[in-house]
Amino acid sequence: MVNALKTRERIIITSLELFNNEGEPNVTTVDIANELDISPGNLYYHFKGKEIIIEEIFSRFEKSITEILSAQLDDKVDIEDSWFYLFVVFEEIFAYRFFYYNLTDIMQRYDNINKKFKRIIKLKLSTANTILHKLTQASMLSISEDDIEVLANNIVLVLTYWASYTRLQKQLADDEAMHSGVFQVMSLVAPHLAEGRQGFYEECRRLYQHVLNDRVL
Amino acid sequence: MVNALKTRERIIITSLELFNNEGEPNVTTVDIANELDISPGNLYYHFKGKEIIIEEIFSRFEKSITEILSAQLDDKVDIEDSWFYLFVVFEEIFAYRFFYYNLTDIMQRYDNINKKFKRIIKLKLSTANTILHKLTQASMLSISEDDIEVLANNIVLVLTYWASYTRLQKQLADDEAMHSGVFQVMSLVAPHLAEGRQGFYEECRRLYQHVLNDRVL
DNA sequence: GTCTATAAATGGATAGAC
DNA sequence: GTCTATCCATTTATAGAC
Repeated sequence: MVNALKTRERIIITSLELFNNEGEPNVTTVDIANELDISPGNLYYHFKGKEIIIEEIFSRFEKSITEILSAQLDDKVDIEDSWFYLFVVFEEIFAYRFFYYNLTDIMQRYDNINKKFKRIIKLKLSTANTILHKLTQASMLSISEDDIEVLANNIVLVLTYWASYTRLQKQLADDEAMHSGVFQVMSLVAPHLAEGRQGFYEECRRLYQHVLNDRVL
Repeated sequence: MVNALKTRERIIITSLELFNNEGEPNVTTVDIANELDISPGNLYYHFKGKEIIIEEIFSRFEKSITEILSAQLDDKVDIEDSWFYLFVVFEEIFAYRFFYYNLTDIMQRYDNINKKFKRIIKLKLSTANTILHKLTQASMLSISEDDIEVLANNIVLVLTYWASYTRLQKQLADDEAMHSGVFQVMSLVAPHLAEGRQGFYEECRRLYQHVLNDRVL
């Protein structure tokens, strides 16, 4: 499967897998080569080093997350859509979660990734702001201008650290972690639901319970 | 000042400072020795290695944060008290923030710290739960039993990652970061304030603005 | 493109003199 | 308690043959 691909591509895929599973600081170039059954020399023929691999992986993440966050959302966003949308964002984050597990360290070591990642955070914030504004204009939410800003920060914070937080507490399966993440974000928004809209949150809760029970454990 | 202390103590203090400023993974035993103007050999006389230093620092953190989180709070907790209390918690976390900057990695490398840190998270959760329950019983908050649990998780998440999050975005002075952290946590609770209590949140906002303006920039 | 072999660099750790 | 000198282990990186 993976062997059908070119070596360069196999290196990227296997590195991402190892980084996500073992943690980026614990994976050496030799580990990657071993996992692929190629020599370290061969690996260095394709990538000048671990940094270059990480930068390549990052630029893929940057591309896809930027697309998702920049997607023009329907003008008539509703909360059901937001749930689905959030899940897609979490999926993307979890696919590249090793960055999120070691954010401070990686940003400290790679200055260009640091700059780009800050842009992603800003984009997350502005997307959250936009959606909250639209929901407010559509009278789904009842929340002040100032509070939107603060709420958006809390949303981005949960998005950014939920993977680390769940891992820290108890080992959840990926899908469970992502669904609970969506639920957690929804719980931030729920108290601001407009009159007559609070029912949706209970709907979320049921949906979430449902997803959990359907899981194959 | 620091030179008046015994070497063992100076090693701990300097290490904590370096870890917080440079990031734990970027500080070697030699760096610590250099900063102290002692030889690596001398450092190894006092501590068998970097791990032992980190474990010693952690156990100090564990002791103080556990005391704070276990403090018997007044039965008549009000929201003003909570603000102050939160600030103290943030102060403690910021004093040992290098753990929080590299949580996943450090927990992965030090198994005993991992276990103890999980206990601290549990304690944070249970303290948050307790306070929220008390506030609800005192009719300050209007929130369901289920929602308290979810809210407690969001509070602990902000407590745990606020230091990393603010560092990621923009470089704030410590005190500013801590105050904004308290405000951010309060904003999680605010939407659940009971009728007639919402004024407090605006009070918070004013207080927070006030603190910011008083800062020496 | 890929391998083997080996070098260079770093960080962690110890022995023995003072 | 402290220093110097040295060693060992790990990881990164390169040279040159196939």
